[in-house]
Amino acid sequence: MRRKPTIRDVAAAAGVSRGTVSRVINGGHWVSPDARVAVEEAIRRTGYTANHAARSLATGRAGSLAFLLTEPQHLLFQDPTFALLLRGAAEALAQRSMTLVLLVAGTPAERANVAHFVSAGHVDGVLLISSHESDPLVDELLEAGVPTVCCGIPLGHEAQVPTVSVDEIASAREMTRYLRGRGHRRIAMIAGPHDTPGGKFRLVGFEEEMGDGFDPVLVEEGDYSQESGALAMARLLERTRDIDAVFAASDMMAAGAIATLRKAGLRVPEDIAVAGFDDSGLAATHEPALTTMRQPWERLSSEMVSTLLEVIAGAAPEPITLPTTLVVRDSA
Amino acid sequence: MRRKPTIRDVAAAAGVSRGTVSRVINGGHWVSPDARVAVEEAIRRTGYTANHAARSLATGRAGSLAFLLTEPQHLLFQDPTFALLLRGAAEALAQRSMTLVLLVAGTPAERANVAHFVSAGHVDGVLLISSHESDPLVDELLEAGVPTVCCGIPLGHEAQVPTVSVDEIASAREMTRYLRGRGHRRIAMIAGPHDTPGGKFRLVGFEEEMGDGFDPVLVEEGDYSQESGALAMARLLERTRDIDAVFAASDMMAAGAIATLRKAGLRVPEDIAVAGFDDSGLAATHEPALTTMRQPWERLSSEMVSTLLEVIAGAAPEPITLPTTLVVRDSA
DNA sequence: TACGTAACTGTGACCGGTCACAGTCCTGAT
DNA sequence: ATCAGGACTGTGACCGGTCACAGTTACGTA
Repeated sequence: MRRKPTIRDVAAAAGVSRGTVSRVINGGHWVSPDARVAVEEAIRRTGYTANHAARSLATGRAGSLAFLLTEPQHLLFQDPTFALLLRGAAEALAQRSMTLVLLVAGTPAERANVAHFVSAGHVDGVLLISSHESDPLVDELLEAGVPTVCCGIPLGHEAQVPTVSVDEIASAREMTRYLRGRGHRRIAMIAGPHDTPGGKFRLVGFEEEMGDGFDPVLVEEGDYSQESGALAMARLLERTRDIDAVFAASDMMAAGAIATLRKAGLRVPEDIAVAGFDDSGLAATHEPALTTMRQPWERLSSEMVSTLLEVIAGAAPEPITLPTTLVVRDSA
Repeated sequence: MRRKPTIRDVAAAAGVSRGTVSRVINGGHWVSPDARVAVEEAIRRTGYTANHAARSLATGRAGSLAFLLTEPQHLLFQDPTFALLLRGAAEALAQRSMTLVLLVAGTPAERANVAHFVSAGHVDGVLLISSHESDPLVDELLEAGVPTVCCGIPLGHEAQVPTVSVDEIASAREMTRYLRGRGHRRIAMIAGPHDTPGGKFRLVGFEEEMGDGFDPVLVEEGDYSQESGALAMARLLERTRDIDAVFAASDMMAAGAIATLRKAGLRVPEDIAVAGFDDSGLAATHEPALTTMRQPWERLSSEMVSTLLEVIAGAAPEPITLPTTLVVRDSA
């Protein structure tokens, strides 16, 4: 197998200079039509493909973005729908001839490596998939001047970093309103961790919408996992049986809650209605199928990518808030 | 923010030449102890980080591997445990200072892009996550001379490409043996698609182990999804009620089968035992918890990475077969 | 003392692009 | 006829590494 053709080979084949070939490749401005077709033809004949590394070196741009997961046991590895975010980002980038580099910063050692790697400019920017407030990685990235976009508002860093998120408060209000509209009054909430935006703001929305009907006794916290939902539900039941609906901040917690209710001899939705959040993969297939708030995963990822590209281009984009949609199924 | 330090800056700071710095970075052979510490000290002082692109250009190596998904609705996006494969690969690479590039080749347009991208040498090799026999991408990659390792034996390409897979036949036999050991005789199988290794070989193992007890009437095929499992189970029940156990080729199909059985008024495992395959995330939390074969996801990914690196280094490694382990829970 | 050799070091060329700049050509206005 | 200026093209330098090779040094041996 002989050497891959370079821009010089193409130039020679087309009878023009390297500069002209480069211009054709990069948009073709200030190139005569003749030269352009000659170059395009030569590219075809030679089977030329631009060398990423060389271009990177010359332009100082990497041509890739990092998809950075910052937690050891991340949602991605529990909730399949979340992987859509990853997939969507990869596709959005592929359309722009860029690539997605997956980085995992679970252990402290990994975090150091990742910080080093990212700061070294091996990627043009970072799609930060983090949720916990305490995350010092956000600071590091900001300090190092690495273009960063967060998925979900990073508590403690509001307004410092561009974000793409769903309207947590409005979403929670909508679900709460729906439950109340169905006649439920003693509605419990299984919230997410209070140091995550989903944990904090969904509870805020719930509380706002409940108004006078809000009862702090009916609030428990989980970590989004199925097991934590089951345990939270158990704690609620232990405290009181005067509950007619449960709003869980994730579908998995809703599933866990339902399992606990079943064991307690309660029927869903007849005795107690249960609603989730995310519209993750299990929502539709769960028995009973879950009523939930759908997160616009595809749009989230594409907006993250375009926002990050804006940041890289030097802009300071406004935070983007996307709407969710209520999906009514059987559980509530 | 001033320019990032280069190898020249380090050389100047250490009072040596670029060549010596380069040698220190790349293992430090043939470098005097004095020079080595001087360079290491200079690297620390200047905060030097090697430029990926420049190195890539000079060495001709990309320093990254592709994680290539070749199906539109891939398992990854349905089964969270599968994401462990991705994560494991990313971590195994990070340890070697390489990166993982995620490529999705769902649509035909994407496939063309990906083939182009990969053949262009933007990555050093490909971890191919494909399953269907018909996949022409395997041929393309092989033809283009791109180092490739498959996860699971690609039917129709056996022995042409290095693979890392679980011992499908032995796994299926073990599960079948277990079910028979529990006294079941009329065991049905919900197999995977016959053009996937998991679909084909798990059925082979099942048939082998059943021996004379094998009844083709008790075999149905699904596509690994929960819904397909439910439908397959419905077809089986329509055909005969003389079934005392079901072996599904995936946990999700097992879950679907259980839902169908429930609707038919049958109890699991009292009336019919149901076993799955994968030990995916839902297996442990499902109600009832699934008896299943655990796939060694972490090892699969790390073996894939090391095998691929061997291929890149010029070796022709033997196919690697990993064992699975029987996990007994409540469903069978 | 001379010399071969192993250990170490420095240098220039090169990887394959991009970019700034200079140069050429052509058109239309003065 | 001259010239300004726009359209296009070619060239050399540069991005930041690696590598082959030539050069230097120190040491053991004849």
